[in-house]
Amino acid sequence: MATGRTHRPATRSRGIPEATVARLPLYLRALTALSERSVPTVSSEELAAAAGVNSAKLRKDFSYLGSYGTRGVGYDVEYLVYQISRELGLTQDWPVVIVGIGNLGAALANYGGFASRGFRVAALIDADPAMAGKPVAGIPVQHTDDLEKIIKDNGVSIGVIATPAGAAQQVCDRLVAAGVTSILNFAPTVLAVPDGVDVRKVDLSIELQILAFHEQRKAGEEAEALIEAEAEAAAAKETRKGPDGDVPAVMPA
Amino acid sequence: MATGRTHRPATRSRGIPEATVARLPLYLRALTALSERSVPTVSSEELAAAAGVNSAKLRKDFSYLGSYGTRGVGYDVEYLVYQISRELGLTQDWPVVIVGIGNLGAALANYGGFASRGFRVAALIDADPAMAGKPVAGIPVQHTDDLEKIIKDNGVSIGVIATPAGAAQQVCDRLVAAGVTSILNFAPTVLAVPDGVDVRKVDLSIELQILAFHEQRKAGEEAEALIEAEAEAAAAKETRKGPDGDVPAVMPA
DNA sequence: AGATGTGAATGGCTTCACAGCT
DNA sequence: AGCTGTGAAGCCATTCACATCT
Repeated sequence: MATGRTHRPATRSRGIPEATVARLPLYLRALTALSERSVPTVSSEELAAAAGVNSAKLRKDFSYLGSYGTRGVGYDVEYLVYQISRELGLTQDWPVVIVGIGNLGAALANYGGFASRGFRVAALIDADPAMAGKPVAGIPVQHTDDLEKIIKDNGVSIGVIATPAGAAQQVCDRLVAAGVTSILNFAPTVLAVPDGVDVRKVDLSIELQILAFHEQRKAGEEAEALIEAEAEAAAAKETRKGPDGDVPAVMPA
Repeated sequence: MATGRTHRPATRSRGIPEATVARLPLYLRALTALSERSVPTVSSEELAAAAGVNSAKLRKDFSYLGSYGTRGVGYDVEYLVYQISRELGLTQDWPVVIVGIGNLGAALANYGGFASRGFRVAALIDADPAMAGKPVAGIPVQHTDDLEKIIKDNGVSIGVIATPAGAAQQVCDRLVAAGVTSILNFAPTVLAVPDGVDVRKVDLSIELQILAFHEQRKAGEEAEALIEAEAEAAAAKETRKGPDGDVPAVMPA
């Protein structure tokens, strides 16, 4: 096929949808649990339930990887574990550095889930000279001054930023300049990076805010059933036309 | 018009897309920063850049909230901060409990981003009797035995689970039974909850795995330019037909 | 002139439903 | 008989492009 060079010609082969990639770790986790219980095969229905998705989605996801199941039977657990691990790149070792060893950085350093999945905490880095040399999770903290050398000596391509917001962009720039091309950002800031560098962010406060939104809605809907009026004239259609203007977005429950 | 009770009659009013809700906290953060610098107004272009999205998306997002801008000028920063806060439900106080005060739980308790956004850590709960009474982030840790009472006394509707995976479902069940209807889960498990309860999960290891996938692809693409062969026959089309079987996940571009 | 607000077009993801294989 | 793999349909989100307002 040697699919030429034109506009990414529907190659498919490598075209695994981002949404699917994001679920592969979920499947992998569920499969690992089955594997530990020595379950030999699993149906899409069962595995989907364990991973918290529906079975059609799971089958579609797997179809992007190839035909790894057996009709009438299901999927071979060990085989799937291997295929998904390989697809995710977990059959190789990924040295990771964590920058910013405060509460969160320490929590990350101690987090067991990394080591078990091909990730290795290669170094801990902090700007506070007082921390230098102190071991956290058995690994001595090193000073930010040596960041570039640490990255290069360890062949690190994935960096975790757990610094305060103010320091994040600067740390990010240095990581990228030193050769890091994937960053997991815990600082509440938008990071600017050059093309070719991936950033994923985890923001605790954002997650809570999303929950608050839905929580507020629940309170509102409860009230709705009792009141059933008021929303009518809703009023003020002229000047400012927010969907419910000044009406308290919350109602006595 | 007292829109009866029929199939949610295209109400729109409350129909803010989930994707938009997930971005509101991002806009809010950017706006808060502008507000602190006393910037009075901002254009969709500027604000979008600060939030790391494109301006068309931002305008569309805001259009679901109402018409809060001024054509030819932009958005009033203070006014927007208020409107988004209200929409997200941040104008009220949300007492939160954190269950599982290990490294991560402690990091969360210490995280400043909560308090600043309407969230208040009402209690810390841990199963270890040795921790009971010990203050973390200035708040005394309480024992799991009292979980139900703590929830009820404080009117908590949002719970954060930072326990080991094995304990998470059990903690979740108790939280829900006690009246919690929104859960932020840091344990690497799929939680089963009844309808009406929202769960959001944060899984550090999953984020890293997604990065590893892309990282692996980058390595592949680099090689791609140099090799340009081999992937052709790709072979083994018969027995197992994974898109590229054992061939290194690389393709001539 | 300049920037918002929004229909229309596009693209991606999910769900359905069933053909096809074991 | 049972379960996978997948076209087709439907749904949601993003992007475009411009009418509309200040």
